[in-house]
Amino acid sequence: MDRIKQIAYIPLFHGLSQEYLQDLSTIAIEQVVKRGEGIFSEGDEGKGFYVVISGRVKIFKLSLEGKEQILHIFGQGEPFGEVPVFAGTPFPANAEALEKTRLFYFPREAFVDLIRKTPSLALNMLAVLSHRLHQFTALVEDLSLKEVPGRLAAYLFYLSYKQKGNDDLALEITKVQLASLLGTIPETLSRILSKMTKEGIISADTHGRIRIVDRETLGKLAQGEIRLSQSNF
Amino acid sequence: MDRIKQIAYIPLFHGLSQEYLQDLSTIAIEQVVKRGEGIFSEGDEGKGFYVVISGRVKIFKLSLEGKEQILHIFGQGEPFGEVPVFAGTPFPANAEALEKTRLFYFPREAFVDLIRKTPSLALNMLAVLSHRLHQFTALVEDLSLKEVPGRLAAYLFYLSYKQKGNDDLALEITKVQLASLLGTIPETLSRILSKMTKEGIISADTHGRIRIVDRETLGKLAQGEIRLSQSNF
DNA sequence: CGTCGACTTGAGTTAACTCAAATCATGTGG
DNA sequence: CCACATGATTTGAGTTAACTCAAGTCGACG
Repeated sequence: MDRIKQIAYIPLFHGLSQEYLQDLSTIAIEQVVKRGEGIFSEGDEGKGFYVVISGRVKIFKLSLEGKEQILHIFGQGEPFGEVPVFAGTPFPANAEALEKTRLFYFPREAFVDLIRKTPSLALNMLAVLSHRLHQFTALVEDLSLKEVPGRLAAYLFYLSYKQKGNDDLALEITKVQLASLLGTIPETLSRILSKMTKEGIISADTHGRIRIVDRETLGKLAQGEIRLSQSNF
Repeated sequence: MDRIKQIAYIPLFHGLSQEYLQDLSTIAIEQVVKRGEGIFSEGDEGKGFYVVISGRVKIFKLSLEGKEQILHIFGQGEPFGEVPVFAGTPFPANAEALEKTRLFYFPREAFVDLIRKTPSLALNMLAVLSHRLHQFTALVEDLSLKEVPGRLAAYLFYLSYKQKGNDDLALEITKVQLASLLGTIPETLSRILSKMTKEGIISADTHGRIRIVDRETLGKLAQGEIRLSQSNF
């Protein structure tokens, strides 16, 4: 495939001249990782960052007891691992492929040079990091101020939004991973899904498909206006 | 006081030429807020960002029930509220002065223009945002993977580091605020402090002063290697 | 067809929360 | 300088959301 076209497709690089896209394609290093394979680990020195060309990657933290908290799941066109490039610190988390994934790796020096020459690239990168900060504030809010049913409801809204506002959702990830993304464990997630089904808020079909039945109640749950547990009627 | 000197003091602007510092001092708008006064609210449109000249500001989220989660506390020389400038979205959280605070406000347009002309400013800002992302990963890790005693222990280490590695710490904030920063409530924090004192890990003096007595045990707590509760001896 | 991971359900435990109340600290108006 | 008001802090008692541990069922793949 045409490397330059693949690079031009990456939102981070929108607005760059053909010449700079050419430069990028020169410095980019292609890498393919298998499902379950690690890309980097927390504490590793970061000498460059990555962009997902195809496949999916999870960024996560681990506790000593082995509990995992997923921070992000990145797919096609999304960059990750930029923090060490600009902060000069090691990777603050781990990265692992959720499926067979193709990546471009951009070494730090060449990339920073390009940023120096290209204000629009700098602004694009600032926009990416700002957006990521925004996502983190939402994650912290979820973890600290919402209960698990609220986080799940918020996630379902996010999924629905991402999937053209549809009521019929494809989970895209396993429930084990979803639990880790929501800061809980599979058992708890399972119980809450069945409770939401019993209360007629969703209908959990088979094979990671979920249908939103009562969007209004789901919204109130996501906002923390109501709770699940006992009587909700 | 000399505005240019105050602006030159801000780490974000290190490395800028005198000319650009002059430009910045032209576009900066000074603002003074009283203790407890709000600076912006979540959802507000952001047309610029702020830098603390003196005083302190908390950035926080609120739940419907009124529980607060502090995301950051910023002091002298630190910028905040940049996300809307680069992402074009509303403020994702609230900002309020913890004490009488002097700020510089930098309107978006003029600042973005300056970034376009000044690669080192762009890189400085990228470093600031990257550092902030790093802090958020730590916060998420704390909230999701550690118990409150571990978060407190990690915070005490951070404080000790910030205060020249001293064992004798000044809290700088009230315990109500510390609880909100750690994602818990004052009652819980109070109980844990007294438990840590009983176990000889710290000695909680009066007036927001804490002395680290057993640094090693505190470290194991922060890493989640041990727990407080029952027998720890 | 057997293994492994995903998923579910039951039973018991617990860290942290809510609610209530008392004490202490600070500061202001008179 | 004193009395009260307000907020910070602590302690007790009870509740609970979510966790751990255990045991299965289900489904996909080699």
